[in-house]
Amino acid sequence: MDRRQRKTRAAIFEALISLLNEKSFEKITVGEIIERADIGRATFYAHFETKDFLLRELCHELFCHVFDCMQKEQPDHNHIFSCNAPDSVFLHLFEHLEKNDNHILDLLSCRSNELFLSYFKSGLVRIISNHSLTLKKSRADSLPPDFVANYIASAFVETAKWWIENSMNESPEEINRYFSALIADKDERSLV
Amino acid sequence: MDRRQRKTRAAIFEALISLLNEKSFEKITVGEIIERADIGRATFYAHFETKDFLLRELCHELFCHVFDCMQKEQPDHNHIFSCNAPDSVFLHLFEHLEKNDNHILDLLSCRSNELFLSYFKSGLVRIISNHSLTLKKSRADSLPPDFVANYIASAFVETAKWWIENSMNESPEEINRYFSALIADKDERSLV
DNA sequence: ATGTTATCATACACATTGTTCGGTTATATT
DNA sequence: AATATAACCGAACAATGTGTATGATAACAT
Repeated sequence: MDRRQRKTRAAIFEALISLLNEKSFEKITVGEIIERADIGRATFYAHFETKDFLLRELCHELFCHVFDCMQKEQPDHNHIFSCNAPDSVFLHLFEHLEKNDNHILDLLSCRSNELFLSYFKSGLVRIISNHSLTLKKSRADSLPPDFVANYIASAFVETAKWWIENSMNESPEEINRYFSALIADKDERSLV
Repeated sequence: MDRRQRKTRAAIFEALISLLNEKSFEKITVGEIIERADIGRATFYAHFETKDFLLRELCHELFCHVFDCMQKEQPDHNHIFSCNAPDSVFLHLFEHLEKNDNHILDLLSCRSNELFLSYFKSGLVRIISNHSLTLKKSRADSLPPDFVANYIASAFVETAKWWIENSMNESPEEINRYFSALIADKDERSLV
C-alpha cells in the first residue's frame, strides 16, 4: 500500500478516535473529521464510502487485533483452560483494559459505544465457543451452548462497563474476582 | 390537554413506531414521520424539539407505564419475593414480551434498540434494588450490591435479546428457566 | 357567540452529504 | 534521473435534511 494511503488512513482513524472522546459518533460530521485529519474532502471519500464504513473498519481493525493477539497467547494458557477455570483469559482482558491498549478503553467509555461493545462481545463469544468443551461438561448440559456462550460474553462486557462507569476503582484482580463470582459454576462447587 | 394535541401526539408516536419496524432510527427523517403521521412540519416541531426528544419521550412513556404496572402488581407477589425466589416477576416480564404488550417487543427487536434496552435495564435495576434485602442475604455479601443489581438486570436483558433474536422458540416458562439457571445462587444451593 | 389556540401550507436559511473535475504532488519503476 | 502512475487537493455542485417563521384556517373551551 502506498505510503500516502497509509498516512491518510492513519490520520483519519486518529481524527475519529480523537473526536469520539469529545462527542458521540452521530454528532461527528465528515467535515470535522477531514478538518482534524487535515485532508481533502474527496480524499476521505476515496478511502471510505461513508462515515459508517469508517467506523466499521475501525472496529474491525482494533478488535481483530486484540482478539488475534489472544489467539496467539492461547498456547501459553491452554493448561489453564484445560483445568476448567477460564478466569485467566478474562483477567488478561481486564488488564488490557486498565492499560488502555489500542484506545480500547477510550472507545468503550465514549458515547455511542454500542457498536464497539457489540464487536467486543462477538469476539468474546468466538473465544468462549472455542472452549465449549469445558462449558458443556460443567453447566451447559441443561442449557443451549450458544445461550451460555452469549451469556458469559455479556456478563464480561457488562462487568467491564460497570467497572469503567465506576471510575475503575477496583484492581483488575478484584474486578476479575467479581466477574468470576458471577459466572462461577454452581454444579462445580457442589461437586467440591 | 387539547384533543387536537392528543391526536397529533398519538399520530406521531404511532408513525415513529411504525417506521422503526422498517428501518433504524438514524435513517428515519422528520419528513417521513410527518408524512406518515399526516401532520404539518411546524406542528411536529411544536410538539417535539427534535427527533431525539421524540424518541426519549416515547421510551419514557412506554417503559414508565410498564414498570408502573409492575409496581402496582407487586403486592400480589410480595409473598413470592419474600420467599427468596425472585423468579415470578421475571416470568411475568417474559410473558409480557411474548404478548408484545405496548409494542415493547417491536422496539426491542428493531434496529437501534440501544436506547430502549438502556431504559429497560434501568427500570429493572430500580425494581431489583427495591428487593436488595433478598440479594444482600443471599449473595451480595462479597460483592457490591449495585454491581449485583446491574448484573441481574443485564442478564435479563441479554436473555430477552437472545430469545428474541432466536425467533422466540422457547416458551416464557422455558426461557425463564434458562434465566433462573444463570442467576441461581450457588450459596443458596449449597445450603440446601 | 367569541376569544383562544392548535394546525396547516409554504417558504426560507442553513448544514451536511456525497460527487465531480482539473491541477498538483508524491511514489514506484526503469 | 526521467517517466508513468496514482494519490491528493480545493473548489464547486446538486441533493437532502433540519429547524424556524408567517399568515391563514379550523377546532376547541367557555
